[in-house]
Amino acid sequence: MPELPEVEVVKKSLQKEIINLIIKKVKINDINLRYKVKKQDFRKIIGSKVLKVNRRSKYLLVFLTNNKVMTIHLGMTGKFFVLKKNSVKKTSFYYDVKSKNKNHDRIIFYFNNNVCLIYNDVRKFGFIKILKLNDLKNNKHLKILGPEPISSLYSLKYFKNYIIGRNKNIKNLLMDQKFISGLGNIYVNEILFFSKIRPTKKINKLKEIHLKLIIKNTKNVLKKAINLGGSSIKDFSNSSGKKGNFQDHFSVYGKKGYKCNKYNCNGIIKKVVISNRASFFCPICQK
DNA sequence: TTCTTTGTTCCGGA
DNA sequence: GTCCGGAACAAAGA
Repeated sequence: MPELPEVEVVKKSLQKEIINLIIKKVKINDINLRYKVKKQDFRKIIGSKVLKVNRRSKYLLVFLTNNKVMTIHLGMTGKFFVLKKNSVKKTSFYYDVKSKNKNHDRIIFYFNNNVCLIYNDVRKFGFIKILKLNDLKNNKHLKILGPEPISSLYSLKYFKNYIIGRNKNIKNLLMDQKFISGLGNIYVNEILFFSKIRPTKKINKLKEIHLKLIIKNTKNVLKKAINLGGSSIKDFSNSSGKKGNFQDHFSVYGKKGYKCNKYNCNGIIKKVVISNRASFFCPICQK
């Protein structure tokens, strides 16, 4: 379930592994990803060099020479692996060890220097599109995105202004990519837990102090996750069967029936469904 | 066979 | 037209 922190970790890894490499060949094993993979577009990037890798929300942007940009969304189960020839080492950019199943290697990029990059996606909800640099700012996925949560644009002023005339519950607001972009179900559950606010709380019931808390905890939770994610990149062949680090640090997500581990409140974590999404909270300390 | 998982999109009601 | 939330959708594993 890659959300902003996971995508950030992947970005950093890709920066390290494929910058300045030249694409020699692309092998497409399956065109039926979230959107049909356009083979002819991939033919056009043969010979292009990787200039830089950026992240916007949960999207990866791989800037190439010849004014091309690869736009990637990992969906639910998208992952990258780097294989280096003359080496059995397989480096995972993402923590789910189940992804070693070769059957789900959808697209393989062959670079110079005997480096190859595998896009593996079990459930095929991710996508890779080749865009022209000039089309990037009008791209339908990117242009609707709200500000990055770890940026000064996500401020009290922005928050107060955005919620004028709206009254959805706070969980759905934080999940809304038009409000802020990059949060998914897991981190929204965590942020609201640390803010001591129930996911079902309507936003017009929130006071300024709550908004401040949500902003602060959004940034803190994401930064912590990025740091942990950074440390969870493991050499795949040496860590098979071992878990990554993210899930060991969840406070409420997936913790139904467990004791609330903060604030000595003795609450038992409850699960409810909000807009078809599992939502976890402590009924004692989240008001 | 049915249920679960997620981000995104679509649709109906207010 | 805008806002909101429920449902549908993609695919595969349990």
